[in-house]
Amino acid sequence: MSDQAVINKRLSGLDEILDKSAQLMAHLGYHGTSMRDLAQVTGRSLSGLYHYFSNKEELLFLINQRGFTSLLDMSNRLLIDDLRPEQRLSKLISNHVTYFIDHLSEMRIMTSGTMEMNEQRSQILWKLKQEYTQLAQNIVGEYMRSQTDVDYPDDVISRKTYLLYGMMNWIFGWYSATDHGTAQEVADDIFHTFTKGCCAEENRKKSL
Amino acid sequence: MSDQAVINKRLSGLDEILDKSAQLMAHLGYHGTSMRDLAQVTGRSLSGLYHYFSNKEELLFLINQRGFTSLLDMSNRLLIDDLRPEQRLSKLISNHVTYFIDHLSEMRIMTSGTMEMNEQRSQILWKLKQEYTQLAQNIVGEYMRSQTDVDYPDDVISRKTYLLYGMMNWIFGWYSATDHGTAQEVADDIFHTFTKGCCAEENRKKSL
DNA sequence: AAATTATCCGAACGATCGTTCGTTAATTTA
DNA sequence: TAAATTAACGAACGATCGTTCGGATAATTT
Repeated sequence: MSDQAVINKRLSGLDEILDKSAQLMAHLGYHGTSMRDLAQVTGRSLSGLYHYFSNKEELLFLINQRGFTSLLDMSNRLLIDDLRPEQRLSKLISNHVTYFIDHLSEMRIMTSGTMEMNEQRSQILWKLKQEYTQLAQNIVGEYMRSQTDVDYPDDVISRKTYLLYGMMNWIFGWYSATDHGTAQEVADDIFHTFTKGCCAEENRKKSL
Repeated sequence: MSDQAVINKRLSGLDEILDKSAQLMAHLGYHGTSMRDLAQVTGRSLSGLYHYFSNKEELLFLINQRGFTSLLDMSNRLLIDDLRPEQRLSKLISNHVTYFIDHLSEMRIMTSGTMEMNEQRSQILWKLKQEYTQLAQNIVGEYMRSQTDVDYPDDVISRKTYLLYGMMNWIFGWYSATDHGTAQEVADDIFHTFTKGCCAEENRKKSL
């Protein structure tokens, strides 16, 4: 077996653990979920878990790192395509909302905020978040400039971006697939509300 | 000392405990905060805390109940005044944002979502949340109707309201008094973004 | 077939958890 | 002032916590 295959095998086992752990931790919280709970839900023994990570804190770090990395990779691809600012913002929102709804548990953990962690690890996560935030602010800023020909100060753009991410990150507080439509429908709603206000979409339909 | 004074004294002691406990729990999480931590931060002994509540879960309940009740009382007063739908929405947002920023720790706990709790207690909290949500949806729905003369279905209004509360409830993820202005400035930004889109406020300034 | 490595486990460690108990100081009431 | 109630405490309980250790089994390589 090649080195890569060994790594894949290993990551496959780890990925399963990260998924199921995130699901339980999203419900009970990090401190509220014991290693024995995680052993049971992953179908392994308590001590067997420590083959995949050295302690509980590292497990939390791995869930966060995996999530932010893949979210960042997806969004970075938006910059490669030659899109108009409006389309780019629309795709950024679709990406985030779709990923969010497909990975509700992990996103719940990733957005649960300050957690005491190893200095080096928290810095790695901080940089990932920072990079993602900067990317989003650039796209929002370019959109606003394209709409108004105004050069907004950074703090205005920054705050607007936080409002946008508030709409998206609050999804875990209410979203249910059966009641609130597909991820794309939610993303469209957020895009229209953010760009034109809460009555925009309906006005458009009405004027057709 | 009168009965009321006794009750005040008692509530004063409890209120102090709820405040300091919320502050610590907002940082470390419910399960991450031990009763010994709470005893230290409130300047009391471990066993002395149990004079004010019967167990840790009840402490969490009391923090939530106190917060939602006072938030609901504030917002209910909006319905008494004779306001236009636009003003009423604006005041709802100001109320929520101001309360949120003045009580960041408690709001962090109140918005941290599903927590395993006594059936009766969780039902009391659920009803408070439900009442507050219904009040907000009514105000948002009336505003949208006043702007467009369209009768929106309930699920549309419901989703728009969730987006609005997403912008507001995400505040704890980024807000700092020194960097992001007063609560009123944030509230105005959210009101303009929600009603007219992200470029509304600046367009208005530009057109003066 | 032997050697090596990757997985996995039962049992136990010290530490910390939420809670209870009996008792004492402080304050209010009668 | 005496009685009654409120407020607070130290010490200890059993339970559960994260983690470790030595050894077993399974998988892969030599």
